[in-house]
Amino acid sequence: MVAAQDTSSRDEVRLGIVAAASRLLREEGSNAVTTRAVAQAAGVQAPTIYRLFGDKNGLIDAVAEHVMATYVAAKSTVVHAAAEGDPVADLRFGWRVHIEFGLANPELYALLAGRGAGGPSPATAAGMEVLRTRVRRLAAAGLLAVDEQRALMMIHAAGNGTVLALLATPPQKRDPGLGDAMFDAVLSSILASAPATPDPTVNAVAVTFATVVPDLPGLTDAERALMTEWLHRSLTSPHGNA
Amino acid sequence: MVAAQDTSSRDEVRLGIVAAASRLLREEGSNAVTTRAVAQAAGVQAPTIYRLFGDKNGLIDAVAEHVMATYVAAKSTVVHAAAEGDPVADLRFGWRVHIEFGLANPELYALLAGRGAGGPSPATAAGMEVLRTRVRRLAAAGLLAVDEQRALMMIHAAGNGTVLALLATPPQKRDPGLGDAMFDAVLSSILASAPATPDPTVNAVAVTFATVVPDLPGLTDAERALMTEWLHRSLTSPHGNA
DNA sequence: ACTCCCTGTTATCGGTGTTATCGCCGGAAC
DNA sequence: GTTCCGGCGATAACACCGATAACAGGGAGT
Repeated sequence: MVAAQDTSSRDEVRLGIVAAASRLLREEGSNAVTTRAVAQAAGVQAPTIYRLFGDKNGLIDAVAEHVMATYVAAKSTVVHAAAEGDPVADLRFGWRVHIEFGLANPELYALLAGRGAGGPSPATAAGMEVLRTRVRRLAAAGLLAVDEQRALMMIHAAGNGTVLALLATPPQKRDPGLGDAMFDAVLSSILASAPATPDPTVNAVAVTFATVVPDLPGLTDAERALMTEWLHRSLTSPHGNA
Repeated sequence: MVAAQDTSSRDEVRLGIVAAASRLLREEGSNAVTTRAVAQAAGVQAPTIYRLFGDKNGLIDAVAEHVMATYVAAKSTVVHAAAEGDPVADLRFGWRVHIEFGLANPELYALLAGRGAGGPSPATAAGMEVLRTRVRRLAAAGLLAVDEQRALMMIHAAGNGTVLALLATPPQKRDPGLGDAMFDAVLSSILASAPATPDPTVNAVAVTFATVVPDLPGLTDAERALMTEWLHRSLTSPHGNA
């Protein structure tokens, strides 16, 4: 057993491997993350990875934990004041951080979400755990209208699906309000007191009208296109209520 | 060029390969679906797969289309009466079929959902298309309170996330009501309480829309004014009736 | 000094997606 | 009828990949 330089050297090379792997994953895609490429990028031999992480799964688990930890650290230092707000605001904050993280690390998120079997990754389990505590606070405050477990699963499913849907869309065509819309949808079905959904008649009329714009007579194609664009912008505007 | 037996033989061996691959995928897991294993199971040589499908991605695309087609065929023959119900019931029916399909084909679903890049598979695109038509019917009936595109994405994200959340849970611990709860959550955020326009003709919708143009958010006054002017012109155009 | 245990290094195994190459056969064209 | 050619079956091969065995060296602990 080494005494003084042990942890230093071990953790140093370990962190180097994780950093190299995460950089490779972010810049070259998930297909480029191979044991040989990571070993070469980190300046170590291939079997070292197996000595330190046991498995390639262990490697990507370590990468996920590292990237996620640095991300939430950067986020929490900026806005750590939100730690002791009301439970609903905390939940919304966590939701937004989750979606931002997914959009900021597409390959890693796809890698974690695409795990068919073998259980969730440690990083995913950790995320679920912090979500569980937030939902528990909601339940303790008497704000939940449904089972705590169901609320947890609904938020998780909605968040995961939202990130995947956004990632599957080209960045220019993404709906910036989709995340908040999904959160409001789940929240209003979860919470006991409905947060006063705005009067939807104006939006409903606009949406219905959008479907008949192509059939409007007496307009040029350019006018119809412009009208459709304006309608879309108005309906997806963050102030989408009166 | 072969004339008579061409399509017969080609499609026969093609279907055999697809059937073998789908059986292998369902019974042995996605890791067992390898070109050599599929070729041996189908009684053909490995390069035949590349001659018929071009790529392994092409193979799994064909498998997805085949499995999905047989599934929806089996479902639609049993309950094809639901084809011409009200739009909301149709949407709910499609939602349930989607979730049932995902739970009935876990490996295939994980394979399709786990695609990070390269765009969605043809089968996924087809599913999105049928969902789009259903959402469009909702919008045309004046039942949507949000943008049609946003409604589409919300339903898609919620459905995908729900299936993935259920698949990640051991079958004994799954919440049987999660699917319906998620659907109700999204639906109540999507739907307008009552049809916005009782008369679905183009002119009626346009007239109703003209009354709410001043309340549209996210637009400039000039855009609102131009829209009002175009509406007036369209409604007074000689072709203004259908 | 001796013995471990860890590390670095090389070589290797089994497997995967993919492609090249070589006969071969059967319809097409003259 | 003969020749040609395009696709097909089959084998082998290529370039990787994850994972591991085997062995040399060197510092730590006794």
